[in-house]
Amino acid sequence: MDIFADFGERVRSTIARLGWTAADGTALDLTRVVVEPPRDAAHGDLAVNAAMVLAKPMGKQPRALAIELMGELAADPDVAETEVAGPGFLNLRLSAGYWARFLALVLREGEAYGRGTPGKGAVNVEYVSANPTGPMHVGHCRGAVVGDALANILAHAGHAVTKEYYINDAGAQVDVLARSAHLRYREALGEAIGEIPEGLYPGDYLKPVGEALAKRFGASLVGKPESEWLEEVRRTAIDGMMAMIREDLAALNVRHDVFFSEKSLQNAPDGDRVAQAIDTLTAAGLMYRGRLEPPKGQLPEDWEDREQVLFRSTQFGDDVDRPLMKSDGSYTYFASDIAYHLDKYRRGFANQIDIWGADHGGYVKRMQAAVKAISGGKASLDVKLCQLVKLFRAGEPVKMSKRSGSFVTLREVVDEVGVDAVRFMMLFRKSDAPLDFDFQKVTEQSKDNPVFYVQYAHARVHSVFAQAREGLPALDLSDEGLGGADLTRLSDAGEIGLMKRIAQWPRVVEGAAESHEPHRIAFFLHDLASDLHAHWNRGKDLPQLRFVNVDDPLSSHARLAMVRAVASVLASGLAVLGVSAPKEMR
RNA sequence: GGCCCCGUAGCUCAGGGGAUAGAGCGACAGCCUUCUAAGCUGUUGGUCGCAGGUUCGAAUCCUGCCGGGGUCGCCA
Repeated sequence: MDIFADFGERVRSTIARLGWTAADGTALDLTRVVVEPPRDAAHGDLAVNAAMVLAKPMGKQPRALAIELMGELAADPDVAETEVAGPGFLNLRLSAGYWARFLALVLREGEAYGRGTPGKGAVNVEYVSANPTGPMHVGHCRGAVVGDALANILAHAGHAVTKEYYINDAGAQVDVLARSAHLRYREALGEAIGEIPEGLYPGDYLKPVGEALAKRFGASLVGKPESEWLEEVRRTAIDGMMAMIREDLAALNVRHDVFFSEKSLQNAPDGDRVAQAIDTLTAAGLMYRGRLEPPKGQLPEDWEDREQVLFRSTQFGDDVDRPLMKSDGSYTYFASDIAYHLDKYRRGFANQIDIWGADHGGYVKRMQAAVKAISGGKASLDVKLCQLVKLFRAGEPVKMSKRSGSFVTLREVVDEVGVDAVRFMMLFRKSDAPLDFDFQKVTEQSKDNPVFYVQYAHARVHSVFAQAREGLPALDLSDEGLGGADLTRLSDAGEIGLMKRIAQWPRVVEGAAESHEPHRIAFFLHDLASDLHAHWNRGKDLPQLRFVNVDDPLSSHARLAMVRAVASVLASGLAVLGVSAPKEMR
């Protein structure tokens, strides 16, 4: 049930009935005709822009068209008031009967209210993809939550979504990991290893890996050349790190459908997938031998000017063509990534989304170029860049240093403030804007803390129902019973306001899904909670507006129905964000 | 220097073709001596960085500047 879509249809069929055509007699393009909530509540419940959009193609005055349209729509029994305003808006106010039917429908749909129709196509969302070289730190947090919530939103909107994690287990970093683990292995055997040398990972989290290696191999890997143990140790270390990362993700309430190994690309059953991807590009005439200009700005120390094989990414909007092979003959990371995205495309994902940290921004164009190139223009990639999170404690910045190993892990944050606070706060800002996160603020029980404010709104509804059961035991508070209340009694501006907010839920979901902007859900929930709290507070001075009035069971019944719908939308929204909807606050 | 993101009220930020640009915090002024659980109501406050352009209409789209951040072959 989407009242804006409903009236959008009514407007379009009215235009057809009126026989409106373009000035030259051809059919009108109605794609820009929309029915929206007006910015100002004084303008009514729905705003129709048809007259303004169609005035030019029809060669008529917008206000005259609006008046003509108004004449028809005023006859609609669901429309209570009409007016033409401003440059040619047609404003509609809906009848009490329409609102009553709407609310009953929302109650009947329950958690399904706001879901898009299924069958919108497959989308692959790749996020986190942290290197398997250590525990997740707080910097990974935002991308993890944004990606997870976005995937949920897309699923809610009707897409078939796959959540994916790309394991970077093929580069030089995992060799460093293996050497670090080998050192811990010797340590586990009783050797004094002293300080961890520069260039290796110093963290204690590798000790269990060392112990596991000691248990499995005894002393058999000691004193052997690296070539004899590297692969085995590397595999064990990566498995250990990924197990740790999965636990971290689980603590954040993040679960991926697919963990895709970079290494598996080169060792695929059907051969080297990276080579195949490059062959695909070569066959398309997109590879050539050439030279690159040295990069502007700081010149790399070991820059060598050489002729190499380049991918013509500029043909797809990139700034310069890109090498896919290093000078030692191995593939660049980009080459693997192309093969990976090609794999995603072959698995049926023409619609791909990657969530990256903002420091990878320079990589976006080439990856999008590659996706276009390997799919013959049939696939597209959207990259959401997440800006930094700055940590504070009671207003004071939290110092972090990677060198000293004093960086804050994801687990520490979740353990201290809880998943709900972490997830909601990470989503309570546009992802491309920096975000301040204050450990103290996000656990405060006050209206200044958005997490609390929204969850409390949900809990408050349950508190209202507890009181209703006590004060008005005769009322049927089941969903059917509430749907059968006399909902036309809802006429106060605050009540209508709440229903109008509820009515926006489907379009908010759709908008967030289409724009790939999960924060819209969080802000909507905050607005809805705010409406509820505000209306509640009005009952303080005006007892006749209270949700539960023992003197007025009929109005109470209707209000309880409305409040149930509010809670239902809050619960749906929070569920999509992966945040719990508590029945009471403690 | 190239590219990307950002610039909206004193502060933190929404709004991203539509009407008189919003919210929270702050500030100011009341209420709150009790009910519906962690306050409430009101007031204040903006040249939407600047200048052009597109449009019936621009905070929103385009171009160019200014300012802040990020990034710039073989790190992933």
